[in-house]
Amino acid sequence: MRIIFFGSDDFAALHLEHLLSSGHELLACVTGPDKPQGRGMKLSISLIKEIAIKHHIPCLQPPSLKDSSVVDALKLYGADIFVVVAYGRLLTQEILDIPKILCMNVHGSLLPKYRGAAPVNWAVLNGDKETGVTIQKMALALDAGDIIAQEKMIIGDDENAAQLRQRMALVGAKLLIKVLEKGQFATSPQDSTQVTYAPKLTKEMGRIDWKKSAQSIVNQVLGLQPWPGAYTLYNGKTLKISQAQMTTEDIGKYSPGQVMGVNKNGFTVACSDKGLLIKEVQPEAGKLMPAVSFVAGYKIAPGISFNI
RNA sequence: CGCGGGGUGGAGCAGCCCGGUAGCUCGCCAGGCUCAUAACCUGGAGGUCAUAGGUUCAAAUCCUGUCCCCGCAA
Repeated sequence: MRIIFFGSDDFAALHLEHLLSSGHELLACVTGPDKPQGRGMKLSISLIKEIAIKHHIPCLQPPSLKDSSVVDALKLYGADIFVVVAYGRLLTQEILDIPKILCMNVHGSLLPKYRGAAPVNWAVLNGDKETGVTIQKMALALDAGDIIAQEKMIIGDDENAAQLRQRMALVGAKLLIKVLEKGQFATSPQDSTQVTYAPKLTKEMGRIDWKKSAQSIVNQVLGLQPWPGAYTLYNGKTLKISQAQMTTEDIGKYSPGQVMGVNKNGFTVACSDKGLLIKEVQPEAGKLMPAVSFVAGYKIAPGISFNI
């Protein structure tokens, strides 16, 4: 197959690498423009661009897909298929019509569930036991395309969204190759009564409300990785919590947000129902550290309150 | 030149403003107490205070350059 690949992040990169080693003909890559970002506003180079350069594949970085010169450039390649993975912007109908066969997309959920930008995170946030990947034939509406293939995945009990996403990238890449090998793309429409959405995550979603149940806070910690991460406040500074585990301890005399105790594995904070064992944290200007280290240096003791 | 925090025994921190004996919590090692233990007690090892220069009788501490790490923002 003669393919043009659209993508931007690491999830997309893994798919691209699989495509490259599967013998298909990669005509070009399309990714977002380099832009200054990160600490110091340094210019960042897209992972996709790096791979493209390494393999001597042309790489387009159009600021806008509505630009007619972009459309013309894409037409010139005469591609059979456009593969779109985590590209981050919607394609126009004009572009969807370019490839001879179709535009396909790898999506991190079992569509029609979790249409949108952050399907993996939402599955974990909601405490789902299973999710999966879907390959769809792209339509103009967001993630509403007919389904070509799906594969279910079990979400591990302590698995965070970052880990799941990484596993899913591999599953998705393999499924993509399988679909391409097969060479025929029969589709079935999505069940419109089952549609749910997984909107973009925001920083505020990371703020922990200790009045919620321990279970929902665990889901928050797991689901919001690697970004934006769950956090609380300690002495007015943010404290990210990257690993937490429910306990069976009743909160007793403590109120939500208060430290109940300290042990070898970390420290326990009261939620609405039970104590939550915090195992790994990252203070505002510090590195990721075991909660025990945090306890040692910041003098954490029972009765201390978070979120203030 | 986007804003900001930081680099001090193995880990996490204090000390810096107001220069003058290296501190705290944890870990580690040895010994002890207890029926027992998450515990407790005693003793011990372990630090060129990121790095280069400057000021000074004296620098972790003040000044200057360099390297590295991180939070915010995007």
